[in-house]
Amino acid sequence: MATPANPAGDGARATLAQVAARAGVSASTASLAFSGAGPVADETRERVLAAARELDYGGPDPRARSLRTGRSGIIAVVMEDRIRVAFRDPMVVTLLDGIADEIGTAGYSLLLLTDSLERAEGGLRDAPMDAALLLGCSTDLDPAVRVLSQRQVPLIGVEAEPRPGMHLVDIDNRDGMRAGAEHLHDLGHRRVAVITLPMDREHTRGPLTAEWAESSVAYTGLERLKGVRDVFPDAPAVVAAGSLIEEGLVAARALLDAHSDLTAIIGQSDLLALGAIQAAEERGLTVPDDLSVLGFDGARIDGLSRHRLTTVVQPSVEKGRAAARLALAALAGEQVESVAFTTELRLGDTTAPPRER
Amino acid sequence: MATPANPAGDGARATLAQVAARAGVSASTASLAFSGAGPVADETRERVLAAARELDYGGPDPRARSLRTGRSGIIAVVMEDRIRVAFRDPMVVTLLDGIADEIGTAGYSLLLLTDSLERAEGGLRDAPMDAALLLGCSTDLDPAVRVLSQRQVPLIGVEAEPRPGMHLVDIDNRDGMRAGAEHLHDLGHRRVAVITLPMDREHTRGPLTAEWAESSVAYTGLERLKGVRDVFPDAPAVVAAGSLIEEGLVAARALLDAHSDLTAIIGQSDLLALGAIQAAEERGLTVPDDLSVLGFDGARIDGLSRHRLTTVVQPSVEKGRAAARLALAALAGEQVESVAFTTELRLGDTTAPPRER
DNA sequence: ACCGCCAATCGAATCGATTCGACAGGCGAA
DNA sequence: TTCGCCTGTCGAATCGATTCGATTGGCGGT
Repeated sequence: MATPANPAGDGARATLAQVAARAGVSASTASLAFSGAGPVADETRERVLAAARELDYGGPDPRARSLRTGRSGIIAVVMEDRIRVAFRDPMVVTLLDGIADEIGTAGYSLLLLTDSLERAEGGLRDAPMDAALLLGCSTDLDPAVRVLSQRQVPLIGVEAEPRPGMHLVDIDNRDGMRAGAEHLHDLGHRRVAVITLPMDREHTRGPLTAEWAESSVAYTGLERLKGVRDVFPDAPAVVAAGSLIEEGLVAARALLDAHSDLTAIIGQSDLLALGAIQAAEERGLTVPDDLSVLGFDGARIDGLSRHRLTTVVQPSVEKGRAAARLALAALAGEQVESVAFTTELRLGDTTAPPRER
Repeated sequence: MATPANPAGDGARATLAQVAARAGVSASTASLAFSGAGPVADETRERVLAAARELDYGGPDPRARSLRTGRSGIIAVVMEDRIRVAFRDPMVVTLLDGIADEIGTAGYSLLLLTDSLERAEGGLRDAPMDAALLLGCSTDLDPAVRVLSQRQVPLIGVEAEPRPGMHLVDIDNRDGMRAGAEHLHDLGHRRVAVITLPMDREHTRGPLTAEWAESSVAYTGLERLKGVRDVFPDAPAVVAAGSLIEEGLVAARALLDAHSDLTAIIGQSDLLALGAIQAAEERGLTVPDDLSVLGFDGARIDGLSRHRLTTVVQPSVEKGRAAARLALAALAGEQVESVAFTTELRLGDTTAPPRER
């Protein structure tokens, strides 16, 4: 038992052929015994499994199997940020959870990739995968799309700008944000500002310029911005460098400095909104009496604030599941249709009528 | 350009052989032209690349390549929890970040696996991987270890109990925790309780029993517990169901109920400690005057608390990097030695001498 | 008694690359 | 001039499985 009898000496893993030989059957039969496809006599199967045990054979080599079958059992998730950054966003985490859950039960595993193509090797270009999910939450995925579609990998975009050959999972960013803005408008707010998600690949901070507002790289951020501007056409906006509390804080400070008469701030994500609340409190402003704050996402964030944020809730786990299901459907050769979810405004205690001045 | 000339009709991806044929060279030469290994005349390479472009060939198939070379370019990370749970722990995220960074620059990608072996297919058993990192933060990894070592995959354990054939990256959990406990002792504390990490696979909550304290599945939690008990041999302990703020809150409530004379609570992670702070505040206790709280990890947690937690800091990103480097070294056939990091006590404002009673 | 069918097994082709050894030709050194 | 070496290219073997079609033997139906 200590040293399994290995014809090739030890160190080398046994092959199916060796197992078959030892069991006195052909490789084809041994393969059937392992995979369960095709009829095999119980007694034969037992003999094969016994031989495998004796040789310490752990089952067919995934590499060979995947060459032959054309399937690797891997679904890739392509993100733009490095892990440390991306995973601080609860939306990304819940999305991934939904994805992992769904593909896991289907027998697939999850490969985590970033879309940097600079590296000569590794990554997008030559990782094995059966399908790819692109999390295009903010910036440019075009190069990744090009490489992967050349490799004929089915592509699912999550909140990404529509592209030929890519199926989509989306939410009604614009409508949802508009509903939120209307809520503020109904309360009487007129001087409202926005903190947006990053607008370019470099994640540059700063006031939103017309150039950015016309660019097309930041799909989600732009859609949500449109939603606000549908109600408040002139709302000033500051671009954050990421969906993070600190970024919301920095951006909100800038907004409060530049526009002393603001009565409400809209964060394009809950984390940004929480940063805005911090900025307000920092200056002695009470939320919601002195400043209303609205978020987007509906993230459940650990006792992070004494407030219940008023926010536009999106079904993030479901989004992940749906994306995974689209990928699985594409792999099964089924007709794939894009999916769109709807958001819902959840009232908390961070919005109220503006204080009379 | 729209429809690349594909001899096999479209839909089917071109193969290296087809590209070679079109370029008028042999498959071997075409391979060399792509991989850069071996001498190829510039003019020939150009011809090959041109042919590839014409056929819309995106480079060698990873599956075939990995069968031939025996390398898949994938390093797996095996966690015990589902993503949503695991990724709420900042330590896991930073660890992963370190890992991803290091293996990424080496041209490898990261496969995320959970250690559930229940599923018949997919996952540990047949995902392709060149090495595996086991995050054994708390519970039982034995079955996973068995499967993977049978597959001859180099194994690196991060804070896992030593096992034959597995290299380790560890920190001085016991010493570090002892240093923290000594700090409390020096301040004058005598009645100290602990909130521990999960102690079994099922993540059962409840007071720590002798049975648990002798079990061997929860390596990290037990080591840290020993560190405390080196100083406070009788310190009562409650087991949390996860490294989460809510869990710390629940556990601390139980501790405060059961031991009204406590002057300090030690959380085995920062999140647990933060939960303890919340529990204290909930009862009108002031931290650190009425209750000192000590954490472990040194997580940077977004403005989550008004306190700067006194905690035992571990180099979590470095731990990830080190684990990744061990894996890469093992793949390079180098001699691999286990690595141990040391922790450092960082004083914040959550510990103080106990209030006189 | 014969035919057809099904279960069980096997042989051989195949998936798409990499790589080793061989070979041809050109060049410099002795 | 000749020998050896280096460069560029090719053919063939190989990685380890899966799978298709063929083969064999046993069995029930008529």
